[in-house]
Amino acid sequence: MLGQPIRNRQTERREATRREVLDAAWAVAREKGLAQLTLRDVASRIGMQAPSLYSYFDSKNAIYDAMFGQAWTDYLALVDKTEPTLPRDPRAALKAIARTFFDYAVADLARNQLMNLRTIPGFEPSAESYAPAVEVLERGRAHLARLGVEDPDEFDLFVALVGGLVDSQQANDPGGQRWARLLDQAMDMFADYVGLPK
Amino acid sequence: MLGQPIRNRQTERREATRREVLDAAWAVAREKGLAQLTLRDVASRIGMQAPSLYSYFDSKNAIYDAMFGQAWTDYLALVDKTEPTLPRDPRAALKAIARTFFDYAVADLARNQLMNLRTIPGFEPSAESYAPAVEVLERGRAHLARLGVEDPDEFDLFVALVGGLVDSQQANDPGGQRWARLLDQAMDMFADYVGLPK
DNA sequence: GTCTATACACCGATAGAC
DNA sequence: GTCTATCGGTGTATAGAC
Repeated sequence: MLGQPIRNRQTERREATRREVLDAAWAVAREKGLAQLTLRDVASRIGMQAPSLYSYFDSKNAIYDAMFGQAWTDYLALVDKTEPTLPRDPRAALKAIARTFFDYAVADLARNQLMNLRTIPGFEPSAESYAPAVEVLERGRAHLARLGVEDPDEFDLFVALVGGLVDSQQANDPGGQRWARLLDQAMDMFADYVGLPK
Repeated sequence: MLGQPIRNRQTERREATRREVLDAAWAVAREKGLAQLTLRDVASRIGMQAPSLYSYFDSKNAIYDAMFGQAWTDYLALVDKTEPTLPRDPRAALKAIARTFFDYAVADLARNQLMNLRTIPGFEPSAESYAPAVEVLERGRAHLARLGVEDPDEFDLFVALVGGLVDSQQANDPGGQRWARLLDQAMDMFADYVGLPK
């Protein structure tokens, strides 16, 4: 994909500043909302003028793109960490997978908007930033197959079900538990339907 | 709520122009996207200057608000029309209700974004525009109760399930059938879980 | 009452000096 | 690499013509 990473003081300084910009962008997004993020806010937070950001990112959407990739990469790391600890029982494993995703999504409204909703007008993730999202989905598909859910339609249904619970929770009861409470029931419903053992 | 409606040539002319503005707004939203709607675009489409719109709406968000109310009122009318034609069989009725909502949501991307997603930064529907949405939900709750689904948790699950299918369809396969195909299966899964007769 | 003309403050983005 | 200055475009407000 990318060539050999160049390691020297210049590129390291540059990467450090890029991270600084992204950290500031996340902070602004969480405080004011993802769509209310402005380059002037991000820049001023790290003592820069807005146009200076263009030395590190090609556009505002490039910043969103990097945030998108970062969020999915972080979640992929979380999946890596939790996958070995999943219960052996298929139903329990299914619930744990769904809960991990649900909690991650609900924990940060701005992040979830970026990752899972198409809420930023004109923003489409680049192939590079989309890669970890695809990888997460592929891991999920493979894992559910190992649990006995092999039909692609059933996996699509699983995705829609968990996503619907997340969206309902965020949209209709932010900060509450109204749909979070229903996640295990929903997983039992799904497990019954696909014929997982009780 | 509102006082006696005043009927005279002036207010009728005014209402007609308000409708003209809204029609133009819908057209722009469908062509360029909901968030890309600009007052200048809306105005020029009906031969006005942008500031003239303020004679009819207090702000851009007031236009969104009127569109929101209009969309839910239209859907409520559709529910009114289709409710008497629903099958007697609970499962078939459940599928028909879900299908009506799904098709309406998927038919118009911009409209669905406005009705069901929180995609416009800073827009919150007014109580007046929200009323038909509440009424639709209440109708659904009552109807499902008549079918035998009386637990509020189960209704919340139903809402999340149908909503998740809509969102997955729009986000991951716009214009396609990948999740639309799964709607009946999903309803069977739900019906099994809540114990509707086969 | 209705619409035009004009203006303001803010946005993302670019050009060019240093 | 960072700055200042500036551009075109946005929502919004208001003065004033008709």
